[in-house]
Amino acid sequence: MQTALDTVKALADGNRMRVVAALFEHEELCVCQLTEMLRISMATVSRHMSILHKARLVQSRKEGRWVFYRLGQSFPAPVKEWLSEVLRDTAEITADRRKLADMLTCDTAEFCRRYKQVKAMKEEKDSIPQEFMGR
Amino acid sequence: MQTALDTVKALADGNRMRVVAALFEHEELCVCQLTEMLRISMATVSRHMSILHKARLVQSRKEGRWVFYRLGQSFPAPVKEWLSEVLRDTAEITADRRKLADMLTCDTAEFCRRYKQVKAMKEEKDSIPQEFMGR
DNA sequence: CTCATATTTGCATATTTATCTAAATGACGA
DNA sequence: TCGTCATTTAGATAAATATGCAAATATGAG
Repeated sequence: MQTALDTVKALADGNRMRVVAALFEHEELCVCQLTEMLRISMATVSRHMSILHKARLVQSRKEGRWVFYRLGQSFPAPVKEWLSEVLRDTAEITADRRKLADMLTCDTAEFCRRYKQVKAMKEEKDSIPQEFMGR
Repeated sequence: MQTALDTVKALADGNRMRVVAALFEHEELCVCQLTEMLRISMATVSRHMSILHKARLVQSRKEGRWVFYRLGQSFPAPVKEWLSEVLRDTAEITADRRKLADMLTCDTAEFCRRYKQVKAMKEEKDSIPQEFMGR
């Protein structure tokens, strides 16, 4: 039972579910792209990916400094079918799809190289509505 | 996404997974039967069933003092297929299958009536190997 | 080699979750 | 009605999990 339980537990988190949904639609994504998509610290993303990896839901490939993740061979097909169906049109996944589309207008390597600047830009943009975020 | 996440979270616990597996093989089971199967407090079983119910994975039917649970209509079919396949021959589920078979030699109502005595017997039996459990 | 960068890991913290005991609820039976 | 029994809910506690910051790794670039 432990294997099935590990699989389900690995999926039982909103951020990991978003990652998996993203990997349904993108052959592979690197940690910095996922970090940008989830908007949480890279360390946390790395931990999430480690959990998905241990559960064999994703595989990793190292290319230089970057680590790319893709769906694992042993991702249970029925679960994939069900999840991709039920997640397809949800608000969060739709928003992520859009974010990724924006990110991928430049190629991955370029994105990763420009990551810090992009991040800085985003943070600057995010800082504008501070005035609305009081409370 | 929340709906799918609730579904997965509801399944992401060993005891709840065992309950679900049991309901794959038995039309319906009552709380005291599940309590006997899981060997945890009835209060906890009740909470677990409440979580499964909120996620729409089980339905309940009240008959007098007893509450019977069965798989919900909206239990995702692909998930059911996958889980029943991968859980079928695992140690825990096999053990539970046996326990339930033993329990169901007498009918449900009778079992529920005799629950306390059965439990007392079991506890007595369990107390014997205490000597082996030191450590 | 040294520096910068992408990722991972260690540690601390906050949140969530599982669990128990005890009390409350609801229903049957005498 | 009263007591008993099956279940649920409340409250407390312990364990698991998610998260961030800072430090450690690993790799490419100069």
